[in-house]
Order: sequence, then structure tokens, then C-alpha cells
Amino acid sequence: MRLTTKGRFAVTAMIDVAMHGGEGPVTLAAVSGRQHISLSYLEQLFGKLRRSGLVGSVRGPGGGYHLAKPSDQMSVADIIIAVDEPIDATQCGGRENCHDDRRCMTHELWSSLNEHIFSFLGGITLAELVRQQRQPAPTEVAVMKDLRLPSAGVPPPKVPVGEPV
Amino acid sequence: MRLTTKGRFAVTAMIDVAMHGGEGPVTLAAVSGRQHISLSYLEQLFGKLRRSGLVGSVRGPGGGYHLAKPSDQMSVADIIIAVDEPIDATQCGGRENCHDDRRCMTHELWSSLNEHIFSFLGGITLAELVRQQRQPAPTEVAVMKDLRLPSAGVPPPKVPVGEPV
DNA sequence: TTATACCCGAACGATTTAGTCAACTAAATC
DNA sequence: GATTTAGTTGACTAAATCGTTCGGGTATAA
Repeated sequence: MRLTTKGRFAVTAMIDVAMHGGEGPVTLAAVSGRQHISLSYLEQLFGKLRRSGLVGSVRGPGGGYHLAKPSDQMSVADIIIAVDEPIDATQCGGRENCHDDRRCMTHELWSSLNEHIFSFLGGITLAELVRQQRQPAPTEVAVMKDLRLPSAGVPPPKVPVGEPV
Repeated sequence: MRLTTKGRFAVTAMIDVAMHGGEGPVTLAAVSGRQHISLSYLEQLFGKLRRSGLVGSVRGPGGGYHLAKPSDQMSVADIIIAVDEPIDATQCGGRENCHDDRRCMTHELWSSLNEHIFSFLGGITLAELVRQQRQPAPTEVAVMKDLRLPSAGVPPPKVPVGEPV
């Protein structure tokens, strides 16, 4: 798992779609306007998100993108994986480039770190980010504390989250 | 915090130094030979590691690099921070580029995610990686399980970690 | 004094990022 | 059916980063 700004753009855009998806498909032009991400870049990102099955698209007037799954069944890791092509991590891909005696420390080392970061980000759902975004951002510490309850099986919110826009 | 291969190279090299530091300074040429990383690239990385106070250097014949702190007081996060220049994360740096009403989701969002990843990697010490590297790599699962005990306040090992090399 | 090894910086190709442009297709609406 | 909306695709660009190569330094042990 690689962490760059690309994944952040994708997550930000997905939050936007999740927040404005109440009234039908969300156009990338709207996301672009709200999040200040270039339209064409969004097109590239959403092409990948669509091919990964995270969003669906509706063409023509009134069209746009919508989440393909409920936001509480979509994790940050899903989104990042979709847009950030996987890094090869091992540097000695499949080749026996590994060393004579102590063969490629990085192998198990980084794959395990990746596993951890992946499972961490996999525990944070889009729904949580949206909920967090709705309440008027408290201190960063509080946000952080709030984030650290991945709560594996997120109970679907009884009270519909209320799309005020 | 950004995760790229650059940080992995640095961590790998630091593990190598930690493992071979028993007999005095470790030359970058030796690290280069063992880890298959170009010498000049190592020089760049160790320049940063040195300026960050993670390693010390000895010039001249018989010289090389040594850890500036015990390996159990040095975390993976320390190393990555030292070599990976910080990503600006916020996209709207200091400017009030933030939006009209809902101003820059990414701000608190990603800073909190960064905090988490940082604290996760900050809990893994170089000493743990070295110890893990010494035992003949079991299954990845076992390695992974072993890694997930960050042990926040690392107690200084009564028994010196034993640098047999 | 010479070989060793750290130090420094410039330059390079490859890849990735982020953005732009242009042409196309599907669908809704007038 | 013509037009408009909006997704779809591809090529192309500037900038940054990655990893490397080269060429020179300087300090120090032998």
C-alpha cells in the first residue's frame, strides 16, 4: 500500500459523492467545483473507481456518479487501492534478485507493514468519514480520537443521516 | 506521512547497519553490496539520516556509519520521516484556498489518518526489526503477528540485545 | 603520502502526479 | 430528431519524485 496525494483526492471526492448522493447522481463537475479538483483528473480517478466497482455511473442529463455500495461497506483502503496502482514493494519482483545469504529483508518486512496499514485503513468506512465531516470539525485531537474506533461491523444508522443540502 | 519505496530503502539500510554495527562503523559500500542499493543513493539517504541525528559518521579508512541511538530507541517512523520529505497533505497549504462553506475536508481528515499511521510506525523499533530479521523468517503471518506489539513505552532491555555479528 | 570512506552537488532517465485538450457515446429534453 | 448534458476514452503536457551515475571534494588511518 502506497500513500500519496492521489489516494487523498480520491477519498475526498468519494466523501463528496457520499454527502451529495441523496438527490440522485452527482456530477463530477459539481465535485470539481466543491473540492477544487480538476474535472479531468476526477474523470481519471472515477474511471478507476468505476472499474473497481466502487461507484456506478449514469450518462446523459441528470446523470453522474453514485456509490455502488452503501458507504458503511466501503473502506478508505478500498478507495486507495482502486486509484493507487499497487507498488511492487519487493524491489526484486519475482526474480531471484534476492541476496546470497540473507535474501531481501524487505520482503516479509514491508509486506507485514503493508498488511497493518491496509487493515487499519480497511477498518475506516466512508460512512464514518462522512459522519465526521458533517459535525463542525472539533479539535484535531478529537477527530483523531473519533477515528480510532474502526468498529468492524458498523451498524447501519437507524436515523437516516439527513441530507440537508 | 508518505509511504514510498524511498523509506523502505532507508529502513532496510538501517537494519543492515544495526545488524553489522558490532565491529565498528559500517561502510556504505558494504551496505550497498549486501542490500543491492546504489552507493550514491545510500550516500544521499545517510546524509539525511545523519542530519536527523539517527546515525553518526566516522571518516577515513575504517570509518563508516553507526547508529546514533540504541536500536530500541529508534522507530521506523523516525527513519521514514528523516528521508521522506514531508508531503504538504492539505493541498491548500496555508492559503485560504479552502472552500466557501465546507472548507477543505482533507485537512483534519488526513492529518488524523497520518497521525495514526505515524503512531503505528512509531511503535515499531529498529531493534524489533533486527530481531525479527535474525530468526530464519517463518511464515508471513507469524512475522505479522510478531510485529503488532508496538509496546508503546519500550522498556530498555535489561539483557543487551546481543550483537553477535 | 596514499588509500579509504565520508561528503557534496549536478545531471540524468524513468515513472508518477496533476492537469489539459479533444473526440466520442449514451440519454434526456425540447 | 436536434440539442444538450454528462460520462468515456485517449493522448499529451509540466512538474515532481525516484533511483542512479558521475565527478569532484575532504578527513583520517595506515
